[in-house]
Amino acid sequence: MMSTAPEIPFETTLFVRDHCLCLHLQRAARALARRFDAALKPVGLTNGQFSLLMSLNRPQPPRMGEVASVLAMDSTTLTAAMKPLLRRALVEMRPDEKDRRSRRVALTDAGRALLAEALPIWRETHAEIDALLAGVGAGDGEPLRQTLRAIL
Amino acid sequence: MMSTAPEIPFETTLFVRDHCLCLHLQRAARALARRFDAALKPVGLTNGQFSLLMSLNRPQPPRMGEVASVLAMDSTTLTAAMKPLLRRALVEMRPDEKDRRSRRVALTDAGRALLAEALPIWRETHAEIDALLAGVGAGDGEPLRQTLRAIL
DNA sequence: CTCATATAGATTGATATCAATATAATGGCG
DNA sequence: CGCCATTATATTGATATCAATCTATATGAG
Repeated sequence: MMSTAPEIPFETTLFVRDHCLCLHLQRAARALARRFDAALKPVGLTNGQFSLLMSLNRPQPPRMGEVASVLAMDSTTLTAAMKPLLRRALVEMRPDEKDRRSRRVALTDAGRALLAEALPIWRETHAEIDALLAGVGAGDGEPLRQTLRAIL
Repeated sequence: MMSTAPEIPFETTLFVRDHCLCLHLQRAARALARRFDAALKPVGLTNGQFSLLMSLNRPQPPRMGEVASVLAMDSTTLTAAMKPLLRRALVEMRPDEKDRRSRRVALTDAGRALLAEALPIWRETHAEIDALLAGVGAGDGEPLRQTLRAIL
């Protein structure tokens, strides 16, 4: 008689669902991203693009690798993420003077202008989220503040 | 004289970088996903596929919409995410008896077997993460436990 | 019963994500 | 000087993600 399959008890599934930090984090990240994406839509940016542009607003234009590190993203992801912004001329890249392997990424005037437009939206949205999460206060230790208050 | 561009002070950039919950969450989610993906690689699953398969391990096969809701993902994302699993015959879909708009998704024997293989990996990896984050203990309130201990 | 509306999923198009791999420039060592 | 190991980025291929839109089914008003 063929074994029907190695059974994982339903209780285990519930345990994983309730305790997997990775799952909680992914869920929370998706939900929060949707929220910021919707808020930033009027200026035509996603949450990731906003973070990316903001990370470029510094005295000395950073190199690709530095940006990837700050955002904790794969450098190949960054290369891809940069393309739409280059196309829209919100950023520009030029080889580093000293080390021509590196490329320095800088905001254009248009990029700075758009970022300035987006900033108040970020402030508002962030304040809303804070308010939503403030509620019970208490410790934050639990599964990502109850997975961002049951998915915002 | 042309305004060169609306300037956002560098301090504002630093403030956003240090306080944006969305950014912290995205960074942490990316880092943790990479970690679980690497650990699960031997069984050929990503963290998302593992969570998805696990969410299907229940007495009554859930409908697509229910799964999407549990995972806090867009239902169209779920449709796409299901494709590789269908192709590998780890899951199967069939229309709901009562409501033929709905589709119920079930693990196949192969899916259950693979999930059983993956479970110990999940346990190990999760224990490692817990250990990494346990350190200072303290409150969790700060930016996602210091963005998952400075990105794991 | 019939049509209008609502609901469940699927498709399309754009971007995001990473591993594996490729290209290019540095820098040290002989 | 000339190689080679290293470093910085780009390319490719697969999956993930969502908004907008479409199809099929269900449900309620008349």
